[in-house]
Amino acid sequence: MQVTPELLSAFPSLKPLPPATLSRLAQESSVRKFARRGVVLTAGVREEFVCFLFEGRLQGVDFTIDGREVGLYFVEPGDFCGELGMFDHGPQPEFVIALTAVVTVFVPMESLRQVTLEHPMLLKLLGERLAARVRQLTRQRSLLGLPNISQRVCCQLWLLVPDDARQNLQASVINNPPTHMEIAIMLNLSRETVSRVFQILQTRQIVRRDGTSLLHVSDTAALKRLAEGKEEL
Amino acid sequence: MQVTPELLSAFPSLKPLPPATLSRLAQESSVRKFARRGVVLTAGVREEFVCFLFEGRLQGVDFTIDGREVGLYFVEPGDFCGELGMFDHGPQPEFVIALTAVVTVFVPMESLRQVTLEHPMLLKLLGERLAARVRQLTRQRSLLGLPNISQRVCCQLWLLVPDDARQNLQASVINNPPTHMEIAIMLNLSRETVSRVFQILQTRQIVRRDGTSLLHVSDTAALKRLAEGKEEL
DNA sequence: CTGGCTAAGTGACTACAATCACATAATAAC
DNA sequence: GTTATTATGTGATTGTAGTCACTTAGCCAG
Repeated sequence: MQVTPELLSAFPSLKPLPPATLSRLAQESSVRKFARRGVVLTAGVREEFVCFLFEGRLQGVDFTIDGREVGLYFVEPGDFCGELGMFDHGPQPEFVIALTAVVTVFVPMESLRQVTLEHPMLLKLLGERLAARVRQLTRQRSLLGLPNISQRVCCQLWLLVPDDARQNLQASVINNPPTHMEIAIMLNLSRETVSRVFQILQTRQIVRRDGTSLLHVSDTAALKRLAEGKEEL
Repeated sequence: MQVTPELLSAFPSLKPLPPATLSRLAQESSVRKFARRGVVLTAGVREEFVCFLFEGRLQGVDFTIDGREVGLYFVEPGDFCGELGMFDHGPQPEFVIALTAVVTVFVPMESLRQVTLEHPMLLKLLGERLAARVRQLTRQRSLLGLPNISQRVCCQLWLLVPDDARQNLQASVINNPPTHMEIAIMLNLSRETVSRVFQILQTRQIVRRDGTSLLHVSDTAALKRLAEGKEEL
């Protein structure tokens, strides 16, 4: 499907580029839609595209030697993934799966590399992005160190709360929340355990489900306290 | 202490730089030695140096909210750490601790940034290095997904085996191996559990201790099979 | 509206690693 | 050489999350 420069400029990382560059990139890019569960990027393959997420939620997943699924990170709209090859021409290290129906824009790596030559700014941006990824992986790893299981779940949930609500501790909504299973593999837990934690959070009226696509966070302050371990579940 | 250009060229990442550049960098750099347990980089601080490791072994560590220690990665001689700020000017995300007495070279970030302007090659190299770090963090995360504890320990041990021995499955030696505790925090295990796994590995004559500073890997093939889950301990 | 399917809730049971509490060994410090 | 300190080894006990085996709910397609 055709990509317009306007679509590309919806992404914070591309927005600063001049219109001419955006037009050129747009011509070489394509919109790709995936159904829930669709494989967006394949591990071990030299994917020659960077995948920008327009709508929906993605999850980076890997598999252990014995076939167990491991959740690595979530990708939110406006962000991108699969950019590692931009730096080292290596293969994509992990799978990226669509958690919901998604709309993505695939931009060829080679075109992006061309653009970085003309616009070092983009290179800088990519570097910052990669640094952010390292910081996020590090944070996620620390999370796994928590011996208290409910705290782990609450921390993960906390990371899914929109920024503004995190600031003001207002009630908020998480759109298309991951399933219990998807959370479980991120946290090295079983699906049942995550389910039991949610059960407690719901009876305590800290969160409330509203269909599959909405999770209301009613008591943001309580969630924060639980995430920080200041309160036990 | 004074740094010579020769010392700097011992690092694969700096070796390709022209002698004049190396001399300039050498003048601005300093050798710093740390005792075992010394704090090489501090979390949360904007460290204005990239730390190149000449001798010994470092460990990146973080702490969970409840104070539990979490091991993130090991740094081997020839490699460097603390480079994240080069990309985003952000604070150092984790502590870096000396596992043995170490000799490091601290190169000011600002000098390195200057060099990247003249030598895009270095920029490319730094990018590749950061990408490698992401790959390593990802691999380490997958490791934690392993439900079998001894496999986890064997995998980690396998990563410490020198490259050439990994290829040829020859007997080899791990210098200054991490303590059981240091391995434990990398793998989300208790010290005792690691100790028990080592006990089995030793009675099976797969590894052999030789003082504090040497760990002989006698049966590399068996270690590999255990790491891959092809054999149970 | 009715299957078919995926997600989520729940009890019972169990395995297994954490914890505790030491003993012992190996280094480092004096 | 002797003491202090840190690393390691080991048994006993316990808590807790995983697993199994279902049930129930929610969603979508026809």
